[in-house]
Amino acid sequence: MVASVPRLRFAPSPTGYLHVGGARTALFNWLYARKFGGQFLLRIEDTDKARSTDDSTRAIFDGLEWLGLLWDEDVVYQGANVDRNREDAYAMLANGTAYRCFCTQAELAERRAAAEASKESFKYDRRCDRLEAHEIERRLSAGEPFTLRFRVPEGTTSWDDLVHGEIAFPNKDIEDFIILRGDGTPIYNMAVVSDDIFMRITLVMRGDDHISNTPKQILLYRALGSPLPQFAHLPMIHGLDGKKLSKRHGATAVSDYEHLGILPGAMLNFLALLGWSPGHDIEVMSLARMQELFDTDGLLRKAAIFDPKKLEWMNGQHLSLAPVHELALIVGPALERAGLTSAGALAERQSWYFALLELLKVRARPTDDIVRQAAPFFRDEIGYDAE
RNA sequence: GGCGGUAUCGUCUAGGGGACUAGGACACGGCCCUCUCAAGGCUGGAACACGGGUUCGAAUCCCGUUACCGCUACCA
Repeated sequence: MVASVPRLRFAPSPTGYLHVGGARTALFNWLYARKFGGQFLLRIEDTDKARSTDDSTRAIFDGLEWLGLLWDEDVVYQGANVDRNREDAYAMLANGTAYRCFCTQAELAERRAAAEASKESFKYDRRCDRLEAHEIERRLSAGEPFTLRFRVPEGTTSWDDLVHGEIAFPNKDIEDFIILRGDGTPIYNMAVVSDDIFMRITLVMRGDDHISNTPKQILLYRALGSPLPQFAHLPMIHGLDGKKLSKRHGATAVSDYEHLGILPGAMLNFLALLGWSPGHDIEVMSLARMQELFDTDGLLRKAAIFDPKKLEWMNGQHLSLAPVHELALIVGPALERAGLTSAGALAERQSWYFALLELLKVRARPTDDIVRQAAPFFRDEIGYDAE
């Protein structure tokens, strides 16, 4: 189980943009892989066809590229693996760890509603696990649709989480969950485990909203006879009001910050500090420095609140530290977009331009401040002379 | 409701039994520097959720309470 080379993956669903929380998860996965000489992989979880879009997938690539968080192997599209996922599910049917369930969604919804009405928590009663063999044959030949359910064993399922330590769930609280839908497609937990096994993932690092999925997934690994990866559950990122970060908190996509004039290095640095601390009061760091300092011991358990003010300050720090020739690459195009100058003109007056950046970079927060403050310097035609 | 997770200044955090008069940073106030705006320096206010243990000693360990968050789908 101790793998020689760590393999981690970032597995977003392409249902929107690259969210800052996702970006931070990607960053920690990347940092761990790089620090310990492993691989950082990218898997697009597009099995929810109704919500997945190509634009979102593109946005994830763009966001990751902008941040400089590049992945090592070909992107894995979860949707392309449904056949293998299904085979794994059937392997469980074959080895007796799963069974066919003929209950319809309507029946299930009805029983769930009844349970709720009488204030009882609903859990599948395993009635289809008690079907006689001939009854199963009869329904099968009658063409009745069925799902595959995992038979949760007795006992308790626990693991040693890299950030939380020991976490245990009594199996009796886990119902026999569905692993394969009536249409033969895998349910999330099935697809994740099947794919993580296939991708030989050794450390699953993800948001702590997946903590309660973990015991189910561990049970699946065991049923499939595969070694377990390690798990690390990162805290969530909340908005200023303490609620889960969402659109009403304003900018939540990394592209929003790119357009707001935030440097990728500053974004990464700021995000890293939400849920991780290198200790020793160290705050301003380059990606390379974070890689040196990264350690799962520094990972925090508490959800953090995203404070845009500190992000701006962080950007100011990175701006001051950035060499002008690097800044020129970012500011130049922005200056052109603002209609202030052209690439040719800047090249002609390069030393003047660099001196100007040197002057302005220390007094800017968002990178756009530089453009705004530089504007007067490009209006020399009207005879203004600062002398 | 059930299960799980979390709890240090407003925010990000340091701290992991005595070094805590609880440190740093953001934000906020004051002062200095300064032609402006920044940056920088100095400085002020600001926190261990509550209650019980354990211990000579608890922010640190244990239990309970409370609050917040997550999961509880043929979503991911």
